[in-house]
Amino acid sequence: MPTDTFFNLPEAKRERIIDAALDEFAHKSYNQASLSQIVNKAGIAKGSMYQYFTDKFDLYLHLIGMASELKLAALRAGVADLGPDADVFDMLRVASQAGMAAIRANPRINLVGNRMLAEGPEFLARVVAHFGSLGEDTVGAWLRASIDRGLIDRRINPRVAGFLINAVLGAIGQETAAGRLPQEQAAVLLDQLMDIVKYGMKPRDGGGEGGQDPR
Amino acid sequence: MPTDTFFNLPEAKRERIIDAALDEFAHKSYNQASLSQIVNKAGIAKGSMYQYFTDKFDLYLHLIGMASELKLAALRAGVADLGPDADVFDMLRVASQAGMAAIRANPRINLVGNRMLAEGPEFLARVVAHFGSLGEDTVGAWLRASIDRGLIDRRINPRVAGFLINAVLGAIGQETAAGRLPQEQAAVLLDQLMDIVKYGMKPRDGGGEGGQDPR
Amino acid sequence: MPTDTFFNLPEAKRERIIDAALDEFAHKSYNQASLSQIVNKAGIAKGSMYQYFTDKFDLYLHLIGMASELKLAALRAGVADLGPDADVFDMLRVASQAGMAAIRANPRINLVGNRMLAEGPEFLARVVAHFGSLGEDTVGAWLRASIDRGLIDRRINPRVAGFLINAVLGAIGQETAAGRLPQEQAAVLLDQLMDIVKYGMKPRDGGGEGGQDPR
Amino acid sequence: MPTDTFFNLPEAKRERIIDAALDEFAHKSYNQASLSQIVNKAGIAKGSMYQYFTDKFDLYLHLIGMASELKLAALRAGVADLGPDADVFDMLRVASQAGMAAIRANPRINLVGNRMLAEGPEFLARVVAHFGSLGEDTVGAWLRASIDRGLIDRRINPRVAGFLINAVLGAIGQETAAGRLPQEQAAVLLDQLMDIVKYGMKPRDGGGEGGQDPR
DNA sequence: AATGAATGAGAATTCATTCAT
DNA sequence: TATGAATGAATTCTCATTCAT
Repeated sequence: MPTDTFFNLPEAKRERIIDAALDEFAHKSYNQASLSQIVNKAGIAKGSMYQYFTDKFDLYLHLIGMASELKLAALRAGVADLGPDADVFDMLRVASQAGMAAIRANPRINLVGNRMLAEGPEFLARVVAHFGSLGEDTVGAWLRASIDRGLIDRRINPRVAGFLINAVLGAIGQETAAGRLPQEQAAVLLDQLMDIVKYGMKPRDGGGEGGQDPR
Repeated sequence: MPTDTFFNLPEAKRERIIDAALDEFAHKSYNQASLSQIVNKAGIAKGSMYQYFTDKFDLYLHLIGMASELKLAALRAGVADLGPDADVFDMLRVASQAGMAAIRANPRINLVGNRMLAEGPEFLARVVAHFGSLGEDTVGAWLRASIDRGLIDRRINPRVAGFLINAVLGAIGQETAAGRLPQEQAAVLLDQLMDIVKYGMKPRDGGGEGGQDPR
Repeated sequence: MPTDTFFNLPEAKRERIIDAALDEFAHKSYNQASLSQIVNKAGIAKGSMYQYFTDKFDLYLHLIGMASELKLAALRAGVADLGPDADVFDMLRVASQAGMAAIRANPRINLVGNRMLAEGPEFLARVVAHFGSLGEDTVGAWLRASIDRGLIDRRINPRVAGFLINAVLGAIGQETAAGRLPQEQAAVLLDQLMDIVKYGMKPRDGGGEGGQDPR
Repeated sequence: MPTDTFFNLPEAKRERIIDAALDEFAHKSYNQASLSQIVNKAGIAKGSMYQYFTDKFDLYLHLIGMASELKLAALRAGVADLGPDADVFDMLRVASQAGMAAIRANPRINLVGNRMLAEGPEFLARVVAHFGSLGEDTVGAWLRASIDRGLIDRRINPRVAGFLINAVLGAIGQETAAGRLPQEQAAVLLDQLMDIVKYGMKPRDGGGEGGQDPR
């Protein structure tokens, strides 16, 4: 958590610091990223960083927090626009579009977030310990609602469906972050993937008692 | 490529070394992993490591090579058992089961492989440069065959379908490797996921000329 | 090039560092010289060295630069005192005396410079790449002037003469630096050597068209 | 000193070892030269080297000994052919030509010897400690003889003259070894240099009481 | 006598963090 | 509050030498 000192900084300086940090963490892994580079880019003294953040990890958490706020805000904004009978896929489409718009608006902040997913379990555990389980099960809630309304086959386990959707979103995020998948293609790809997924989940003949929970 | 010296080592020692290396690379990223830790764990002298491998990367490549051999062997063995009219999903089920058996036999070797995918494009490029494009597009070939035989809707782009399947397999692999998903549950989960995917891809009414390629 | 940090250091400390480095590079070849030894001698932390110089080579270049500045300054000062009709030998005498005074003032700095000449062509090339061709052909220019004025036999190739003079100066420098030739004796020796060389080069009967160039 | 074991080796093997060692020490400084490289080139086991030589330095001394024997043999052979009234310059010319022939016959062995001169005083001291002062004052003896016979001005101090000649020979050796001066040009250059030196030393009018000794 | 695996001290370099000013 | 110099443990890698077989 940044110190008060940090928040009392003139905004221009604060932004310079965040900017430099984003630049570094967007291009390197957490361990590879260098505080020295950041303070150089930001044009502040090395020691000052430690007046604003308790350590490297604290700074990193702040960026991750910003990233998650940005995404959640975009998601909420997108979903708020939907009518009352939208299903989970409408929501996902809207949310994804909002998310991609957010990425376009601030690509580096997103890069940092995606890079985080690649840092290995111990590291992720450390991050999660500071945030609580980040995502909450928003998608899961949507799914359950759609199942209840008969838009998705009853036999499909919401957890399984959630896993599938997260797998797809995660894979797209990783490819995009790695630069192997440009934004525009990502949107097209996502639509096609979701079409398959949606079709695969729609109620089938003889719909029954719900899938067994694998957990 | 390990030296002859390494292969001439008594098997117990060789295993101790591989074991220690797997342990390290399974828990840390390539850069974070420490040769010093590995030799300590293995109980050998620092210099000895350099009699066996030319450098840290060489050791790493050896582990990656082991992982890919293991997986490919399992995959080939599984697929060899199938009849001639099996579709891509039969193949995937069989291959996944074989792959999971391999993982069960040596979970950490799999972790290392998965972790590699998260190392960032420059690093992956370095690895690929030493192996040639590893995976080949086995799944893609299977998919195209199944589309040709009318088992999958013509409008579905094989690349998109391949992406979906890889996303699912990758996500399961990551969860399993991270210890968040026990093997037995993984198998059940995979079956349910594949059921959705399969249903989502099956020929639909009015099947047309194939989806547009997003790449 | 040393960092600002280095130049901002209290002079005593800066001198301690230079002193330790000179001591090391004066007694060992570049590759054999050890940064660890230097920081121990200087009583600073290993990491500090890297706040002052980017690497071992950077430190070395700084010492070499000091040596060349010292020598050039002495040379210019000496030559400036000469009258307009001084010949190359007057110049050499004066320059040598000045150079020796400089050596006397800081013998080790000279040792490092001389040792450099023995480091092998690849290494020298690296050094030259950072300095540009250091010496320029001052002596050669003087020689040509003296030949034009008829003070030296026309048949003598200036390159050959320059080689001879450099050989003599170099040998004296090496012996002095190695401690086998005390300063006072070096001055006497140089005078006697130059007397022979001068006599050997003076115009001879039947002076002709200049010696053939061996290069 | 090589062990008996070494001298009992089949000649072919012994030569392979010497050859590999020359190759290495001719291309790298003593410290840079790698025993591993040598044993690889020679095709023998690392441990075997220590059956033949007590350590790296012992091997090195053996090569240096070979070099000095070669040069001395060439020098003696050349001088033996001279008539009784040859002066020091005749001797030098003949000796140099013999020396250069020796170099041409075995360039690497000469390179090793020359490289030694660049190893720094402590190292040279170590070598000298094992050989006694190598060169003896052959040149000095010749010079004194020539002075006695009135071929060289009495006022010239033999030590000074010796220094001059050694400086010239040393400089040529270094340039040749460094590859900056091809053999053929070296011979021409030497002749021209010696011409100057010889002329500079020849008896002058009013020859007097002998130069003062600077040592 | 020959082998070649094992050793470990030592090399250069990096960097998050501390602390005196 | 801001600075930036100082730190030192950690990193990868090298290599002459030893020693069990």
